[in-house]
Amino acid sequence: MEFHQLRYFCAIADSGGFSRAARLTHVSQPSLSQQIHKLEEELGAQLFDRIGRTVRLTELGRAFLPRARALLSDLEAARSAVAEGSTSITGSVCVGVIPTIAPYFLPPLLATFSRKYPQAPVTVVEEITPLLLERMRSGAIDIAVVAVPLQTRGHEFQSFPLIEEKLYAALPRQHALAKRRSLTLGELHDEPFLLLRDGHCFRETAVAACKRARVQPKIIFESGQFSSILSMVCSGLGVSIIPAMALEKRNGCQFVPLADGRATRAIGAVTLNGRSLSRVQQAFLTHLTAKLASKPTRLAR
Amino acid sequence: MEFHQLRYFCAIADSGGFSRAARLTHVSQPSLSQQIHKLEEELGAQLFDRIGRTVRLTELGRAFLPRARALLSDLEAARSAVAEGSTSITGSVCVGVIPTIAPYFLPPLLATFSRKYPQAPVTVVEEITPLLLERMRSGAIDIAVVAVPLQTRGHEFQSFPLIEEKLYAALPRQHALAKRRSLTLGELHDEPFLLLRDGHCFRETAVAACKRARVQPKIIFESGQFSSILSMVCSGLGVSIIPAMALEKRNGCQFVPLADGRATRAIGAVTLNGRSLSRVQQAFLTHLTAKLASKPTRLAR
DNA sequence: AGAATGGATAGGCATTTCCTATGGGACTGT
DNA sequence: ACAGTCCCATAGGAAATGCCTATCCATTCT
Repeated sequence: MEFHQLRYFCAIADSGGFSRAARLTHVSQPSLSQQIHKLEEELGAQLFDRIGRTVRLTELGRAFLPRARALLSDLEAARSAVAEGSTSITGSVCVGVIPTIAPYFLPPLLATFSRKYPQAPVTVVEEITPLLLERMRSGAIDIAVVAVPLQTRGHEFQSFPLIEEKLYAALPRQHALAKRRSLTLGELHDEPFLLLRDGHCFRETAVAACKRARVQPKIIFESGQFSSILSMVCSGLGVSIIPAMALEKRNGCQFVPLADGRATRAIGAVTLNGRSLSRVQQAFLTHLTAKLASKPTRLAR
Repeated sequence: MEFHQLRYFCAIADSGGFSRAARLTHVSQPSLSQQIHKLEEELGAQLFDRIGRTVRLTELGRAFLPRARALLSDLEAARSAVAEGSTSITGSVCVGVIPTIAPYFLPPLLATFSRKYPQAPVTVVEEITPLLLERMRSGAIDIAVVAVPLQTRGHEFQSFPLIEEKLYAALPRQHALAKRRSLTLGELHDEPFLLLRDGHCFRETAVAACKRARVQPKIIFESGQFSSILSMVCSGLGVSIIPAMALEKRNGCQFVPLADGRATRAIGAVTLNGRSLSRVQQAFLTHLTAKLASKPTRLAR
């Protein structure tokens, strides 16, 4: 039994004749005859009585008609539900962020997005990069905002660059280098370092920058968040490396831009490659990239 | 969009893979790929995400799945409803009878039929033949029990012979011929006749019999039912012709078999040719013919 | 790294649907 | 009563479509 057979059946029942139905459905009359015969054969019963040159539904055909109609209209409903679902911007977005970005970067963007698409609830998951990637693979997270490039080989993920921000040395105010306009990591090579705990990718970023500067940092403290580290810098316990977006006015602390080449952190939005995004998710992604294209200088400088 | 595509879609969604679904549906994996591609193209949206070598429903696919399932199960429901409807002996029968048969012939048959098929309500319409035929054409009546053969040319109707009954002369008891074992119409040729009103086909039967006997009946009274006529015969107002089944014991009335050749009335069940009968209707028809095959002698003699 | 698994693609075969042309039965009008 | 018309069924051929096997490519497992 096929949909076109049901269509033909309904057309004939409605118009009261094969020829009339043929004109309506833009199909030749023999084709209708043929398909109805097939349908009747499959059902094992006649749907129409051919009496003289008129056609009338049998009792069985009369019983079958509403079901055929229902099937066809349900089909249309399903079709338009898909069309609706693929054009309308509703549904939810689940976005993942790493802790060293989350508090500084996302809140204003979330606010503007929610104002623009009030129907679209956004969930935020804050985790370190490998866990975010795992959740992306399982489909729990739609989009992740992380430091790029990712270490993963292959084309498993697709990333959209957002911003690239400078790194700063965080020094106690009374530190000898605190008044400089800029400095290099080499100049900090004997300082005690305060860094993020292992697992945070910004730790890798900082360590990699040190390695490029041939500096082996003496790490004397590890924490999970910048604010703890900054407090300790204020207390004169050591120095640290901080991305631009994490700078915050503190009395006992001075930030000096690092002059080393590539002493930057790049942030990008990442999606699982091959995964189709709903309209909302797509909208969120473009919201991220578009909003940042308008103010790249302020953040990336 | 076709049913097999929906089937494939559900199979893939259920089994979580094209190859697994291919094994289940006994279709090759490339065919599934192909058909799903077609479906996705028609819908203008992806139903599955192909990530690595795993397959997962998209948000849209997840929304589409219950609808696809519903369509398939509704299809099965429709199919089995038809199967049910064409095998079960339920539903109604509408049977037409002419007035000169109705009171004598149908009641016992209706009783036994209703006892045999309690689920099948039978409607009886009592009308003269042409009106019955008209209602058959319009589909209002399924089966008619009338005098056969019909005058209609062509094969518009199909008739099943039921019984052939003798005709009797109805005479007042004191009539000169009332004691005879049999007589011919010729012997009644000057008698005043009491006949059915025009339109009743038994009137035609009687008149035709007279004509064959070269008798021109003097009709002095017309009525719509035999009992009125018989009452008048009892009162000695004239004679009449009565079919065997209408004989009823009356004090002032004597019935004498007519010896004329073909002084009989044939009764048959008639259906519109080309019209398919439901199982109940078929059952009613066979009930009529079968019941009468068992006692033809008593009625036809 | 090599083998195995899973989906996409290509090309050919078989089925099926559709068409045009034609047949046959039944109604219509002269 | 007759030809003409209307309508559905049938026949045969052309086009489309679904399905298959073989193969490719990427990912995953050993």
